[in-house]
Amino acid sequence: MGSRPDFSYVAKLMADSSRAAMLEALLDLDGLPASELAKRANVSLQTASGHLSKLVEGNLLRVEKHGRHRYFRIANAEVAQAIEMLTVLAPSAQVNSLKDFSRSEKIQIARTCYDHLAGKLGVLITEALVEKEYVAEDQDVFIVTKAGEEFFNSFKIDLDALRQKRRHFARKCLDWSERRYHLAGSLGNAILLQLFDLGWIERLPGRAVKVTDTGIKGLEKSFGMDTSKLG
Amino acid sequence: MGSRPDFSYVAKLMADSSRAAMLEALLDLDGLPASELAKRANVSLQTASGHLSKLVEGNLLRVEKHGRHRYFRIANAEVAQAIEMLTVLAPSAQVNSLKDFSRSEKIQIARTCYDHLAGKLGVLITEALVEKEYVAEDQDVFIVTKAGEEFFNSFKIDLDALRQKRRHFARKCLDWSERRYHLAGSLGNAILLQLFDLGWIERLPGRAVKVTDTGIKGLEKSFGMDTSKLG
DNA sequence: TTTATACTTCGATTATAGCCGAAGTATCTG
DNA sequence: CAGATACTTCGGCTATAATCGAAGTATAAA
Repeated sequence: MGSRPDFSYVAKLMADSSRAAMLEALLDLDGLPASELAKRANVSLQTASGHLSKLVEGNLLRVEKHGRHRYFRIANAEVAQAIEMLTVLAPSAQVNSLKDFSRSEKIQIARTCYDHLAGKLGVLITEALVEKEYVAEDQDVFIVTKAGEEFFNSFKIDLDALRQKRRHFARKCLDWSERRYHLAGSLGNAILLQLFDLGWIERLPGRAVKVTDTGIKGLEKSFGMDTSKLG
Repeated sequence: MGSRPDFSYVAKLMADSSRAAMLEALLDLDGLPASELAKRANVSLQTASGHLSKLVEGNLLRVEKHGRHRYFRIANAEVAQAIEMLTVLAPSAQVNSLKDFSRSEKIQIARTCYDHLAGKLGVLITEALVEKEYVAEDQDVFIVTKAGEEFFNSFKIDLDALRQKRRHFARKCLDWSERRYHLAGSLGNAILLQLFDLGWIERLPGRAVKVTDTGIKGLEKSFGMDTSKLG
């Protein structure tokens, strides 16, 4: 019949709100077990299990078995990108008040994405690191260069310790507000923690963060960032 | 509350097979009336009408009123690209007959995607432009080089006029059959139109196109393309 | 081996939404 | 104005699938 693959099959998989919640959780945090995904989608474990097998069968997720645990991940970067494309088309979350509006503005400038930086700030820092050739882009990950090793060392981030951790080291994470990549993984997390420690950023209510005055100076000096773009 | 737009809303719009058939028809032929779309989706006019209002409300389609006629179009290039992205993820369609096979062969060799070239031809032309350094790949877009400015000028494509248009100029669009990028945006559209004008390509039924004999010669001469790869 | 954990499968219920017939509105033709 | 065309709205039917309780399997710990 058709000469063209049926995109509505994939759309159906993404159309259910429980499955969407699970996919979204996995965009933020790679490798969650079914029980955790059930919680995040507000459904029972049985329901979640059914949804997850559909997503795996449709090649949107893949699953890694470790004994009795099964960790789910987004299958590949194309899946993340397709979700990102749909997010771009979706009407932006409703803004019901002035408070909502300023919050949505702030959250697009700087926020945390699970445990690393996202939004304009996350993307700008990532791009500054690429610009200075401290990290280089690969398919799904960033690679730390020789210059980068020195830089992170002087920035009091212990790369070897991070590499020991049983999680991704420097992953590319697609940003829904900027439509560009920011740095995730344990290195992304370490940068976030260090910026908090230095007092360069502070938490606002929710996931939004605020860059302090010392932060502005620091980011310009250490990362060579053009902080006026944060406006 | 929610800071992230809800992509499942858009996925739901694309998930229904009747709506998918309509969207697909509109990727082929821009500007069809409800009655025609009802036929192509094999549903009654009432049903089609309901689907179409949902698609318009969700900003996937826009509608132009001309008297008692209402012509529907894909709302913008992002919608087309999102559909292409989902198509990449979808399992390839089953081929049930010889006729299907030859059609699926043709459509993979050369077809239009929204308003520009896709398939093997689209990818080969794009890669030829990169090879000759007329355009350079960036993150999400292609950048026209100095040599490219001259080339397109001699090819009777007015880049400045294209840049005026309120749409993407030279976007990267992932190709579902080739799994590589082809050139989209207003420049991609201009190239398509110019190739039709020159008689280098001709429309086949549906979205497939055919390269003419003059086209073969022209593509080899102007783009330095190895047309034997077109199969 | 027993018990606990993590998850899957089955079955019944329920809600959503896709579908069309019938009746309505808007626009053009004569 | 009457009649035709193009489409929309309403109401009821129906099929799909999302949901969870209950019971089952697989692995790990004690």
